[in-house]
Amino acid sequence: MASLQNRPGQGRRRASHSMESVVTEAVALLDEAGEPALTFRALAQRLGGGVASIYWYVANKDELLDLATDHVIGSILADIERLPSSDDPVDDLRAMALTLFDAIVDRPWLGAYFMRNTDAQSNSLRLYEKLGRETLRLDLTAQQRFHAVSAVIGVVVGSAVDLGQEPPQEVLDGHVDRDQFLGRAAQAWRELDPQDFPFVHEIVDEFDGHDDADQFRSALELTLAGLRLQAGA
Amino acid sequence: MASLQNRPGQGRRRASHSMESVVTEAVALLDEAGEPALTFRALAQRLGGGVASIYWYVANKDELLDLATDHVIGSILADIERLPSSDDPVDDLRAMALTLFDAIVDRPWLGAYFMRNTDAQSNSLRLYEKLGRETLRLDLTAQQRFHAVSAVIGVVVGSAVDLGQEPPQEVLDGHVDRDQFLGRAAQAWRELDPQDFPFVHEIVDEFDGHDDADQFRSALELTLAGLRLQAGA
DNA sequence: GGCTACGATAGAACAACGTTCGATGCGATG
DNA sequence: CATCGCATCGAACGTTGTTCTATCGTAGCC
Repeated sequence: MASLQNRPGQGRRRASHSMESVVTEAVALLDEAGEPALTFRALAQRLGGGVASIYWYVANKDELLDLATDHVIGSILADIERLPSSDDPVDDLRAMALTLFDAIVDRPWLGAYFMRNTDAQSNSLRLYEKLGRETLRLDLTAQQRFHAVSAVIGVVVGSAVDLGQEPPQEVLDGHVDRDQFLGRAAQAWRELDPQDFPFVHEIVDEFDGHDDADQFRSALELTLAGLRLQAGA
Repeated sequence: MASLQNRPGQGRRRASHSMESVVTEAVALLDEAGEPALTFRALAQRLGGGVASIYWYVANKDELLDLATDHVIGSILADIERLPSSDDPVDDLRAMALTLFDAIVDRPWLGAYFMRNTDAQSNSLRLYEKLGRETLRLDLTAQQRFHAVSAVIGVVVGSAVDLGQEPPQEVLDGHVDRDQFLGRAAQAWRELDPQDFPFVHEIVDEFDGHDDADQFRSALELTLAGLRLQAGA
């Protein structure tokens, strides 16, 4: 598949890409400014070629996103396979989920496309298998194992979606940082009637300046605790 | 705010909308065919008016989506407030989460915009409060309560995102129904090497023809079990 | 009753996007 | 040297969100 490297002779007339370079640059664009930044025109400019050329490698933008997603999941999978294995499958499951979460923190756009299509995303399937294998070490029915992995992935995706929300323009512009933004929302909450919103008042200090990672870890811990209970350990 | 109703006299020259009608029709479009169906032109045609008129009511599409989301969350909130209250806060939390899930099954597009912006979505905040109030009846710290509600919402959103994925074209066209589609994916999984994918083989029969609601209920149950444990009950 | 101010409407235009078309370059093969 | 097919690209198309500008129609005033 398009193995020849660049050999522009002289006067850069035509560009010659490769599947690799297309996907890599696509990921780079996504990393820089999320999904809106990945346009065929921006990608073509980066590759030093024409817009239509990209369509020789991918059928459409959806496929491009699938390939980009699968590509980075490949490296996440490598991270996860590098993790030490313990004698407690739940501990291992937690470690994997945390690794996954960290990767999504670095690439918030991942959340939206994660696990969308295990056909086109073969690394997703491998990741799914890797997580699931831990449940084989637990005393569960097949259905419980299926649901357990779905639940863990659900927790990750649920947190990832939060992370993936494009922050408001002022934060992107750098005029306001995340803590200020959170603080401003918290302040609005504090001004609500405590009679009508007792819970919001109870937790507003926790919300103000909270850490997304803590939030994720807690949610994961609840699920894992439930899983441990289910496995009767 | 634009209270006058239509009174076209004769010869429908100009249309007169209202905030209500704009949001209602926007929701109708979303319900019919998801986010891609909600375009300003389609909405204008439905309202019998011009495209630019809509901008008198909303600043941009994001705001329109926020309003539409908040509108339907309002009716979900009403459903939830109609639920009977028991003496077990965890049971009540489960009932609320299930009601929420059912609503998202009916409106898969909701998943993507749910809880995106509690400023513009005041019903989201009320829903958040409603869920959180149950945790006030549990023996938890403020931080645990904050995390507990986030976790429950995370489970819902995690499942909702799955549901929200636009099914492939052939399913939308009605050429292939969901079970056939699932079955085909399952078949592909069955053809994988069992040595490389023991877990996938273990659960492929569960995956084939599985019910999303079951999957959600199981994930929720794990989180709630963990929560009960945490509350020491 | 005319006049005005303003709330509300709308058509046309713009820029950006995904996608398609047709033509063209270029290296390998005969 | 001619041919073939992989790979490339500029230009164009249709659709989208959004803005500009012009206009209508009614409530309120002199």
